[in-house]
Amino acid sequence: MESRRDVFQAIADPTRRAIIMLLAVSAMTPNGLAEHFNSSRQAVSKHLQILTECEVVKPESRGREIVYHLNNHKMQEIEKWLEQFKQLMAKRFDQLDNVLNKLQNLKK
Amino acid sequence: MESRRDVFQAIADPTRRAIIMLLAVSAMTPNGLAEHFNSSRQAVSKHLQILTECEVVKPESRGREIVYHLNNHKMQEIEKWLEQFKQLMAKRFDQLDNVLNKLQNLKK
DNA sequence: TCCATATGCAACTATTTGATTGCAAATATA
DNA sequence: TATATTTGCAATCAAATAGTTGCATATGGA
Repeated sequence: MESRRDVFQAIADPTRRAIIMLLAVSAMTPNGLAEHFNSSRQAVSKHLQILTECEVVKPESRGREIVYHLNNHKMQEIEKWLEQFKQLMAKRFDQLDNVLNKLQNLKK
Repeated sequence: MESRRDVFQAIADPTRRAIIMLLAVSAMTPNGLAEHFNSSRQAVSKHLQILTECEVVKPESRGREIVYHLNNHKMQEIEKWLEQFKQLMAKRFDQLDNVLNKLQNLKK
């Protein structure tokens, strides 16, 4: 539980994805989050620790409570990667279009 | 190596992300892919197996070679999830805007 | 037919993961 | 001050992961 801490690892786990969605709606405490899950408070806390390590989430102390906020900026890394991927796909279809166009021209 | 086979698990590994990017450019054989990595052919083959299981990739037999194609449709599941997330975030900012507007109104 | 090539499958291993339980520290409240 | 609440941290465990090596299978070419 030490390595490869990045956003993609963060969203690999369904519980963490759920946590991210909940925090997207509003910042919450570990206890508040844990109420939404079947697993123990500590399990949720561990997920929060992982999410904190890869900076998807940021803890803010408020008295004895700790409110966890989502770091939208980090989430954008996924979007960025997806965008790169989509560009490659688009380029590929362009090439396919070229091939199809050439075939079309041969028909003429 | 049996469980939780979904797109998010697929893109959690950096080698698999690289494979996806390569296949986004053009369909390739396992050997062709393996040339781009330091790890063994079998390691790449295992990743392809995982990617096949979660339908991110589709094998097509061509004689003794097997050409792997990307399944763009499956990749869109990530986009879809990200879209849901962004909507929640947007809604949250709307609420924040509302609060700010109310404060603004109090000042008047 | 014989051999090289391309690939998948099985067995094994070290490391990581996700979860649990128990405990300690810090803060609020009576 | 004494007590309850909120949280993090450590130890432990079963399962999954990523990788390796070795072997079997199938196709194409000499």
